[in-house]
Amino acid sequence: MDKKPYYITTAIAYTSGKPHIGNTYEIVLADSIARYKRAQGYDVYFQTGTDEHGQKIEEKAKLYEQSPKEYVDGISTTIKGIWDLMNTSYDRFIRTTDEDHVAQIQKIVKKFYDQGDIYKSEYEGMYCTPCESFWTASQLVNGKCPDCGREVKPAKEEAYFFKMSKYAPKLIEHINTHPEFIQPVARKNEMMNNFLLPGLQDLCISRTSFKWGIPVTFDPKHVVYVWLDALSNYITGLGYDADGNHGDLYKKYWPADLHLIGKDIIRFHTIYWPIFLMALGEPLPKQVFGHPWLLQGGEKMSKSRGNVIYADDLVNLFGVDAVRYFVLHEMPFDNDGVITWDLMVERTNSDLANTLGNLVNRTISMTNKYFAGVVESTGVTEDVDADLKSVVTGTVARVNAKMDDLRVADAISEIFTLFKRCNKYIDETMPWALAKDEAKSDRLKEVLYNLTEAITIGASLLESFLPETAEKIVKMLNTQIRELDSLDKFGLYKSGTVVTDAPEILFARIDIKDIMPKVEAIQAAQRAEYEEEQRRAGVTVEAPKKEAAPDVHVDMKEEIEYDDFGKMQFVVGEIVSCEEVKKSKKLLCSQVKIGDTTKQIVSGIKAWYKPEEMVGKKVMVLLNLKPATLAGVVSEGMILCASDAEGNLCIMSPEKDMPSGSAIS
RNA sequence: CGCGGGGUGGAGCAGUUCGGAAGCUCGUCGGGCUCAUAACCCGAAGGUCGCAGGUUCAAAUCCUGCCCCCGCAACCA
Repeated sequence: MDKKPYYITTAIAYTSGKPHIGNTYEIVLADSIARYKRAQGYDVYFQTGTDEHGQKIEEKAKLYEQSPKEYVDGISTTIKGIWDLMNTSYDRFIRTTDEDHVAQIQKIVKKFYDQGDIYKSEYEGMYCTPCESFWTASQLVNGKCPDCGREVKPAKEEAYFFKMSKYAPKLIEHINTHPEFIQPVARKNEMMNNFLLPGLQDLCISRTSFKWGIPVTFDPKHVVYVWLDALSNYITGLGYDADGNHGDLYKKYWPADLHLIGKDIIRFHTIYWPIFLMALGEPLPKQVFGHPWLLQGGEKMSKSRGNVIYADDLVNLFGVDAVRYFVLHEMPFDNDGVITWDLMVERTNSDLANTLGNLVNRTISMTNKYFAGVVESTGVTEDVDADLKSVVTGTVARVNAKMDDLRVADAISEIFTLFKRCNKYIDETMPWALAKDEAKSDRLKEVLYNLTEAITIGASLLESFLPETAEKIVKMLNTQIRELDSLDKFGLYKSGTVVTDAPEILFARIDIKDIMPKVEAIQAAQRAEYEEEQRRAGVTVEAPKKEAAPDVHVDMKEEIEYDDFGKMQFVVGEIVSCEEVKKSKKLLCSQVKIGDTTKQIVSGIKAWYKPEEMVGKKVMVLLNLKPATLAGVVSEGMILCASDAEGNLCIMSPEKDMPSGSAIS
């Protein structure tokens, strides 16, 4: 019988730095699904890899005085190392610098061009290098990138654009007729309402402002922009060929069954990627699952604070399977999950050490103590056995059901329900009491056999999630992992088998007090590394945050002439009246008396000032600013404010009372 | 009235599709047991299910209004 193919992918990781535990979650999740599908009898192909082009990488490489290729070789190796450390079973680790990938991207772009799907135009805007994003002037926050708050520079460049609108109706149709395409379903509405229904903008797919990318063959000063490059890995990795000479893997596995990605890039995977595929005339992936994020509790992860949690640090302290267990079990299906060192310790202790590890340990210990390690079925059953067996043999069906819906966390919970039932069974049967009565020896044997069998079944179910632990358990029980489709049968453990006489502690209990000094050492190392990087970048490193707010670093803008200053007309204004702009969240609209005239000025200060407290204030106004319309209301100037590092605003007022209309210079 | 998610015992969550005893994990307290990794098993306390109305024999669940939090998006002059 031919096995059914199943193709699963993760997003490829961007090689701008070492991935943290949140990024690592995705590969572990994909791995557990891939392993489970294999166990269910599918012929699985599992692909992951690294996304290695772009301006950010070009600049990062320069920082380390390396060529871009040398730099990405290093990071890609690090990432692959972490994936391997997490014991993930991918079939191919693709890199966007791989020759086969590069060749196909070039062919794909050419094909789009020949088909008339892309056209040359000009891209204009403010560019934020770290975010690799263009912003329109109105999107900037205090003249800086709205995402990261860093400096942006004006940029304008020739670029090729893809005619997204051409395929939009077909995509809308596809999404409507395939409700399973975007998961979780809540995301579907977001895509439809925000992007598809209002009308898709054409997507820029090439750049000339940097070199580190795949060159466009018919216009060599262009390189392919990162999204077209990155998304295509899903087909180039299988041997897709734009000329139609596809490799066997492509014929067998495409279309993909599941693209597993973070919720932040759903748009690219459910809009642009399907449209590219339509343009290529290829079938669309069956499902895109945008998983939630794993967040560091309370505050954002940032290197400068030294609180980023990395997979390898976790593995060093807790072991691979404890980390796999945490990320898989702690993540809800569609809400963000939280990770802290405390939670990590708690989960390890309560589930892995107490429930599972201790169960295995006490079962093997008793077998050794009472029967020199021999596990024997005697057929002496009692009523209590029935419930144990029914829970144990019913688990596989429940796990299957959860996995069909990609509810991995729930699937694992089902398995732990089995182990908890075993612990309860020990209390119900009280083996230590049976041991005191020679006449009950056969009953005791049966009880220990039932436990051993139940644990074997549980370990077999665990194999996809905690492969190392599952293997350790069956090895100690001197048996093997069992096939998934036999796990509804109780009693396959070979009677008379001898278990190990030296049970290993699977998961040691951990005291948070022992962990914290190590965590602090890790954090200190992280801060040092961050400072080193900043030093290389030529940025003055701020002192670490103390109780008092640190001085903010002030970047001086380009020097200006006195005449430039003279162009701006600052005056004192008096707020005559003020009201909220109804259709907005942040805007107040003020009537400002300036000498003998009154101007209407809109300001984004609703969060800090109430309309009534504005009235009567004397403020500093930039008078001769070109009027603009905000939220449908005309604004004829600007009320000046100071803003702190958090973006809190404070109106600038004259220190002594001055009449409205007074000039400020 | 931009789009969407959320508000359930101390913490973290399920339950809301299609009304019908308020459930899970952790923590706390009490008890049991001693095979085991201070573990395991049992029990208890603790919730006006964001607020206010409405429909109904019955509402966490359906309807109406409102208040908070969080994403995205923007309008931060």
